[in-house]
Amino acid sequence: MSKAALAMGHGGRDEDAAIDFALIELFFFAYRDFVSEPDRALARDGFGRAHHRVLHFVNRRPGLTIAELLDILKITKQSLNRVLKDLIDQAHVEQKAGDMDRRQRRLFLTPKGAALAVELAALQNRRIEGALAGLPAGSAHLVRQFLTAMVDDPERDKVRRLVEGGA
Amino acid sequence: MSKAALAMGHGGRDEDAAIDFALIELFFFAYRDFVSEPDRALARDGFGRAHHRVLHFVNRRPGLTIAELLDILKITKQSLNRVLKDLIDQAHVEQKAGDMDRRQRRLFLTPKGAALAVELAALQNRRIEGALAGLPAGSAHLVRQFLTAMVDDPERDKVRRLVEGGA
DNA sequence: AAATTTAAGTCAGTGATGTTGACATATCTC
DNA sequence: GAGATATGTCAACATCACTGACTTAAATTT
Repeated sequence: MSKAALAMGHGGRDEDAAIDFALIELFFFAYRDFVSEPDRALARDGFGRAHHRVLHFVNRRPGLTIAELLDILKITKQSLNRVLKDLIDQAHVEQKAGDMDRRQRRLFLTPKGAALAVELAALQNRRIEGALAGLPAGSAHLVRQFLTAMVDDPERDKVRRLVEGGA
Repeated sequence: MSKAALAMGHGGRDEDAAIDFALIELFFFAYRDFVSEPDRALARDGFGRAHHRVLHFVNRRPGLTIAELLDILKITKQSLNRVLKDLIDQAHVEQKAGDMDRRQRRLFLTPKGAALAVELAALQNRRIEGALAGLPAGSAHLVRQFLTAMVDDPERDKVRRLVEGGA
């Protein structure tokens, strides 16, 4: 048990009494609603949240290999293969053997897959735009900085590169 | 398919070409890491993310009823009961019949449950504090505004009340 | 007092997403 | 040719969510 937990449990005054519950909860609610809208659109095609992530990152980095995708999503080969199979079967994603290394399966979206990926991104973008609309100019930059800083230290640079170096 | 998707698919210039992919992705990565640390602490006791949510909101609103908790979490009675049973069996949560309405089961944390809830909140708070530390003063307020605005319109006021009207 | 509604608990079945560990195959590298 | 690497696949399992139907007990309405 942490020092903070002990202190609180005994009712002592403690620095950690100043926990920002509001931000913790808002992050939870905001994320819940951020993914719920795409979820409904995906359900239309029998897809789920996992399919969304694959569509999104293949859209952003066409020609991605399986290994790269696994590293981004931080899931296992098994989990990925299940959803990837669905997407390939329904002609949203295509595989091509790599030029240099023919063991690699490079992933691309078909026009159908790209249309879906963009539709979902547009939904999420609209929500973000709407949220930023009521805030001072330059807020987007600050929110980007905040979210970047929320990422685990060892991962942060990788994420920054991925996010900045768009397709 | 949306107008945006069609436009993008055909390569035409379009307002939605300016989708903020960075913010979409950062929100995903930030949330992933925001919950991963508590997840590891919970696994120690054989609990999962669902247990965390119950602990958190019972901690914040002691005496909460089942119906209120269901409304906050937006899950079904079945899903809640499973994790609630675990928490009660392991003496993290207690139930008391309501004073006014004895059908209600009002939920409270035991000292053990409170210690865990505070430990988890402290982990998340530390991450948030760390992220805000590098940003201009007043950033916390702006981030709170942003996250609030990200919540679904019909739910936003309810969330605001919950978040502001702490225990 | 009887009928209805409400709060909660429970049963059975299902689906999506994640995990582990082991093993197969093709291809590249040394 | 040997070994490493990229991917695919099999079996088994855990968590967390869902639906629909039903029960119990207490409150409310008529």
